[in-house]
Amino acid sequence: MPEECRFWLLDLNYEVINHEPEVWLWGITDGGKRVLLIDKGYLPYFYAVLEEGADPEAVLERVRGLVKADPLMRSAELVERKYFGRPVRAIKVVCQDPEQLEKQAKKVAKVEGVKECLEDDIRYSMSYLIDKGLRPCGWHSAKVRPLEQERFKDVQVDAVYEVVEGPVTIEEHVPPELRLMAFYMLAYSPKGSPRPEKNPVVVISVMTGDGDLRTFVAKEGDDRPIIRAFCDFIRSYDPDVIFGFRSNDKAWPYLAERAKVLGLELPVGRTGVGPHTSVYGHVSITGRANVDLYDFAEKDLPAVKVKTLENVADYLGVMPLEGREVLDPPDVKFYWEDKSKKPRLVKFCEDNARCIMGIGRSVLEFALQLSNLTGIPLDHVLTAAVGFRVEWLLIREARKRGELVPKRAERKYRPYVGGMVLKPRPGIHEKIAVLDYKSLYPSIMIKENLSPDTYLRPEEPEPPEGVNVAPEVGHKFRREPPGLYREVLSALISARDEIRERLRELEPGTALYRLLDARQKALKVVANATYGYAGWLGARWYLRPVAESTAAWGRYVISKTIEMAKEMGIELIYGDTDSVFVRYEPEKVEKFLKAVEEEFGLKIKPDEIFERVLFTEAKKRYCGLLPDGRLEIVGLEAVRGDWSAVARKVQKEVLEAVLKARSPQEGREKAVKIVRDYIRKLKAKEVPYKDLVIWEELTRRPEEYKVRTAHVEAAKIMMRSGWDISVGDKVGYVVVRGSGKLYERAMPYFLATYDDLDLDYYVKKQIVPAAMRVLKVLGVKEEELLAGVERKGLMAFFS
DNA sequence: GCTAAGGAGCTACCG
DNA sequence: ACCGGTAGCTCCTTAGCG
Repeated sequence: MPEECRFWLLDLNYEVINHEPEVWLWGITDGGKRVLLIDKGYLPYFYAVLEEGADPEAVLERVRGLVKADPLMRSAELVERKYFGRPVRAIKVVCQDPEQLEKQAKKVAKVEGVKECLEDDIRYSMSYLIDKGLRPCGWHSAKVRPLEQERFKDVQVDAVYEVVEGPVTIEEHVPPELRLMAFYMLAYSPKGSPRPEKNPVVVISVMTGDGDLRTFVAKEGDDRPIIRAFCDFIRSYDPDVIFGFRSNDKAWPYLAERAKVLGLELPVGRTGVGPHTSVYGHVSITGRANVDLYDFAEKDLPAVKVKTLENVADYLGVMPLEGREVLDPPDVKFYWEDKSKKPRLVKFCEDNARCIMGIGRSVLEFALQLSNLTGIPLDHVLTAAVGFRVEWLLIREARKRGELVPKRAERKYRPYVGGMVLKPRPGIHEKIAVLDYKSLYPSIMIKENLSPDTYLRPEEPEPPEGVNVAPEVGHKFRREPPGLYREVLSALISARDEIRERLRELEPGTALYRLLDARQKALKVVANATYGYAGWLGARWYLRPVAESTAAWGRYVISKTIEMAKEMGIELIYGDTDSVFVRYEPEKVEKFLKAVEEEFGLKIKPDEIFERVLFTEAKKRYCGLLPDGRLEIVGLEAVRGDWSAVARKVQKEVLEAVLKARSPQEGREKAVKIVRDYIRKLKAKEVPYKDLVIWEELTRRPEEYKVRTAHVEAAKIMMRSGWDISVGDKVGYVVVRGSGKLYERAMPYFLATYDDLDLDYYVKKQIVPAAMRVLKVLGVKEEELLAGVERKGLMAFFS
């Protein structure tokens, strides 16, 4: 008798046994049991699109010939589908072995009368989820039958079932209690970065969701026992989620390679297998969700500029930077070799495991929601590039409406014009309202039905339902039926609006509030990425006219908005893409907002009302003072990661002084004093060394650069002394004394000392320019900042 | 051969 | 492996000079 199994989907994979596919669903039941459901009832397939004018029956016969000849092809039937919104006839070819699908599609594509094959490039397990309507991190129910076979006896679950019917989705959003685990590891090398071929792992710390901290320390550099103990611990604690930080590209690969060298297994998966690399470069651990929180930091935490574990933990309030000892790469060696310092090394590792657990806790809700929304499994939803988050949602919608999924293609880059940016009025302005169009681009795409499947090529006749014509660029889009983008975007936006409505009635901090808040954030992230997706060359549904028209309509709306403001006598200070900065006169602005909404049918609202705003001559850079006294700094050096902390701090303090002062003179005087004081402190070496480090990203391999620059030279020095640094890493360097170009004086920060520094560089090229950016507006001259400092500084230097 | 100007290369930001 | 628009730094080439 089949029984019912209700489960929450944590992870999935597939196995092919004698060319028979099985989908393995790893779940947690409402009773808290870990279960594995095996579904043998789903076959992979692809479509062969027919050439126009081909005789469907004849082509079908030819394809069936191939099917008959290949025991791994099951059936072929004629179907009606759509492709870019246009009806097409296709043959759905059902096969057996997912691994053979692309090969088989290639063969079928050569059949006379077949134009191309589609959807053979959709991963089998994803195809399964979509066709069954299942979502990771969601509840489902299936009719199942227990499976008690020899091959499952070592699988670490409470029960293994075979799916008899279903699964189907259950409308329930509260996740089960998940067993969480975080880990961090350190390896020892006498010189430079550790290499798994020769250098041992020396400390591994593990923190569980229950608050247990376990640390494994190698004795005499023999890491066999601790790697075993680590695996044993994972098997005994049996976590559902394993958090790490750079675990995808660092920790797991190191452990895996190290285990191989030592002839060890790394049986951390629920089937006893080791970690393995999978799509988007994430590491997969069968039956569990391996989550690398660095991926989250990279994509979803723009506020953290240098995404080290300690910075992310500090930013999220998990563990303040102040008061903790953070080790630089070379410290590991010295601390490990020095008996008296070893406890601090262990503490560092433990702190890191604790940080990772803390970050994991604050990120988990969002990750679960993003996974559930996009349909991408939890273990790689944070790893997948933003574009893929949109794409999987589109693929789901496409399948729902019989729209075939295009293949990725090589395309030529052709730029198009984007958003409109106004020149600001330089100076300090009082009482400025920032009026923002609410999700302008998504709203335009919905309103004008901009979508790859509604686009009408110039030579095509206009349909009876009419078209929307984009201003300036002239692209046409059918008014009906609703396009793919419209459907997906309006679902996202209305879901988000509903959730936000519900949130207003809820107590912040409650479990439901946090869940809904995470959901609404996930919805926002995906909606906001859709325009970018449309213009992305790598997108399956890339269509330049869609992106180009969206931007054109955006420019149209904003320029009309500006015109209207002018007509209504509203003073305009600045504007960028979807916002205008205007003098805040409540009645006028109120009237204006109403008029604008009426004109375009788009929602616009005052986002912020600044007491004061400072603009320089430059676009995209300003600082506003909010009523509660906080500063909103935009674009200026103070918010850029490639300036030293000392420059950023000086600029922040200068802005604060200037914007909060009772009079310009007062602000000016205070600010000048602040700058001089910083310069004095720097010359007296009272500014922390770390505040003088400049971080820049290595965006390509050093030899690929066309010019020599400081951070690349610093990276080369690191490499020469054995330190690993790879594309995408941030290089932290300081500028040391000496002659010649800047790039000749850049040193990795951990290979120099305070005494090596060129303090003059930090004064003239960091502190002064950052301060002057702001103070120039007030007519301050550079000499004022340097006046007196030189001598005083020198005296301090010699005394 | 030297130098100032302007373009190229580069990073990181804004929305 | 998301878009275009933008600022501002350093490097590097080169026109113009002597």
